[in-house]
Amino acid sequence: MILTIDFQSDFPIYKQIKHQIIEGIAKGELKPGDPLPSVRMLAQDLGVNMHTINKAYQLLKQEGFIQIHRQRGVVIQSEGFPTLTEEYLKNLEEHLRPLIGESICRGMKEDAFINLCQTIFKQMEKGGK
Amino acid sequence: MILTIDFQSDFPIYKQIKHQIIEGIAKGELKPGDPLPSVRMLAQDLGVNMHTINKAYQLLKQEGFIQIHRQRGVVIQSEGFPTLTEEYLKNLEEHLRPLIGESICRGMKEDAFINLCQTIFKQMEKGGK
Amino acid sequence: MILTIDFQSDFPIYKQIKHQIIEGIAKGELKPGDPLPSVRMLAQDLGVNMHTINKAYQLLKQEGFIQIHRQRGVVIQSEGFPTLTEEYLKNLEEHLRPLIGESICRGMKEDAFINLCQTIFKQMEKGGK
Amino acid sequence: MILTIDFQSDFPIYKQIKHQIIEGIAKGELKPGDPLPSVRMLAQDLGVNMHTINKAYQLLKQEGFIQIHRQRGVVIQSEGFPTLTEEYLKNLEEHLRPLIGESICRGMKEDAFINLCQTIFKQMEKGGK
DNA sequence: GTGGTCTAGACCACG
DNA sequence: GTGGTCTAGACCACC
Repeated sequence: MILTIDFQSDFPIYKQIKHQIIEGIAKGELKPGDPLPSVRMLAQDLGVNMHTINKAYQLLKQEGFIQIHRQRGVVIQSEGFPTLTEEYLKNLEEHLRPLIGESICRGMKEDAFINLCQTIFKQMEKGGK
Repeated sequence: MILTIDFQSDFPIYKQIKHQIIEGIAKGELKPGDPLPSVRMLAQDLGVNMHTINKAYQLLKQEGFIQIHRQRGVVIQSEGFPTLTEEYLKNLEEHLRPLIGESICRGMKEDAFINLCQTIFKQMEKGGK
Repeated sequence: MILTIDFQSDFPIYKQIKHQIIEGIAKGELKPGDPLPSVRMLAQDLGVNMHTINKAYQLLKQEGFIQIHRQRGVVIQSEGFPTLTEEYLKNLEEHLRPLIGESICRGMKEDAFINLCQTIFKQMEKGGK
Repeated sequence: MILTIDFQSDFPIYKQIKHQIIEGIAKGELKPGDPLPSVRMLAQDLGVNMHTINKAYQLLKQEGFIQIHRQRGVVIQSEGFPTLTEEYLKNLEEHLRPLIGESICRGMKEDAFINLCQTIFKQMEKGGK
């Protein structure tokens, strides 16, 4: 599992890290109980500040994707994984709506959009990049 | 066409305005040449800062969704509408990827995700809310 | 509403702030919609770092006690106040249990303990300190 | 007397151990003069670091709940048990106050809170878990 | 060694 | 002027 940062991205660094870890879980590269690098190690590897990593980890912990274990350090959640809550679905729609709106304006057909989604799904489920 | 602001949304106000105008175009409620309220008017109606409206309009202009004329005011683009550029597609995928990743983690099936997208598409194309 | 910090306390500063704001709400000194000082202002007033205040505010926001409003700044939650969840009760008992255990060992009678609780309740509900 | 550790608790391990031993005394499961396992044994049984157990024991000794003899090992205090000092009461109130504050905010009635305390008292005094 | 807390100072996005 | 993000460096609590 290799994390990469795009310092030009419009996503802040801590969100990029969060996204990539979640993506790793989706792909099955990270399984419940798997260890994550320590805050300091990862910070050094990525060349960013400790606190930035910490922020990503804290968010992932809050949302239930990881556990911050007193002994074992940081590991992927092994009990009570986050589920498809009402709230998440509302949030998901809220984020999808503007993407779909603009895509329609730019002449993208529904099929093309769905296709793109399916492609991304395949990438994740097959574990390919 | 009524704009509404959610002051607690994680989207900044200017983006909410931009999104809703683009959505209006997608739905066909706003057609090329249609006038938009002046910066001052809209700012007053929504109870937000003029700068905020201005920022939304400038962005929409830059991306080619509206035209700003000194005389006629602000109107929906009537020539050279934005298209499905390579760049937009890349950006779209970049935004879809984390949404899909998290949805998979939360146990959402591909079908359910596609369904949600289709529902939003229908809402936009039928002009319903 | 005056906040005070005890730099010798075994509670970290950000928790002291969080506690006092919640106490202010309990006492009715802070009502839904009431504004809280800005991060920087409060930091200056208390002589602590901005980030420490921010941490307290972020926690309060997460738990639903305050809203961080794009326009109005920080205000006491005015919709969907936190409730008595199963989870909170579990956490409450977890914290009460060691307090009660040690009190028993030190010879405190149940009545005396209950009395202390009631005294604190009265203080909060009457708004006195 | 079985000790259990929750590695995800917000209480550090050494405090969990301390709490459980005090609880054991409160319940009467541990009586003055009763032996406690050696640091090494307990560390092995719980799968935690020796230092951690040591810290818990040292604290319990300092506060007067246990005695540590070179020969006889660790035993529950048999003389000069801790009492209800002014200082302890102040500390107790300091810890109760935020719990009560938040409970009020979440709509818990005084009766319900008292009830919860009484329930915990009963559990301790009857020796049930 | 780990994460948790706090400080100080910087720049940016937002309004 | 607001909060959001990031950096750098410090000390402490925990294990």
